[in-house]
Amino acid sequence: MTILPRAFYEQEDVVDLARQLLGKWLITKIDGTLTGGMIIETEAYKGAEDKASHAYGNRRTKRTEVIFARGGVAYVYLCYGMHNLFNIVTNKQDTPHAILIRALKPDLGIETMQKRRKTSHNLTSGPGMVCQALGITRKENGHPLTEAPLWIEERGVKGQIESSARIGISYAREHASLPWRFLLNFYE
DNA sequence: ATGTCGATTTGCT
DNA sequence: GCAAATCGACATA
Repeated sequence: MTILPRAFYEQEDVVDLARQLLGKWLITKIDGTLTGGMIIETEAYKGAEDKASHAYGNRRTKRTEVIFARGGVAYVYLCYGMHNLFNIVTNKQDTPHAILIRALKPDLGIETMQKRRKTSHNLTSGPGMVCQALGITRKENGHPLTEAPLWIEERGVKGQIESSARIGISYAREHASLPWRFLLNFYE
């Protein structure tokens, strides 16, 4: 298991990168406790040219600023007034591409994740749940993903990849049907 | 200053 | 299947 280097996130093709992230491990270490699991669902957001992206048309605001950073940092924002959503910023400085992590196969620190989620099932099967289970909040916005308390590891997992349209972005009109959501069918 | 709305989750019908 | 919960960002004035 090795922590993914900065260069991984600086690749130019955000859609392909969303595919590559499947099978990687998202991990947090908070108060000495490891929590996390394998990434099994992602969505690519292609910045300036993507109506579904917060950075569509290179829109720079206080919230979107971190998406314009050099690839390899976290973009965490509040959705529907109550859920933190975790994204990975990619590409070079000033190219605001990002990848939403929608689901994990939970593995590390199950008990802690159950406690945070206040349930023993469906621990990390949606973007809001992933953040709640791993303890990711807007405090982690801008955090480099190459170091604690929040990072991503390669563990050599392979599987079959499936793609479909992105979720919850009907407002993005013609961009809503692009097959930029990816799911991993893995083998135990 | 004010109004609209969201990259969701949950629980109830 | 449907709607409430809940608040900050953003747009408009």
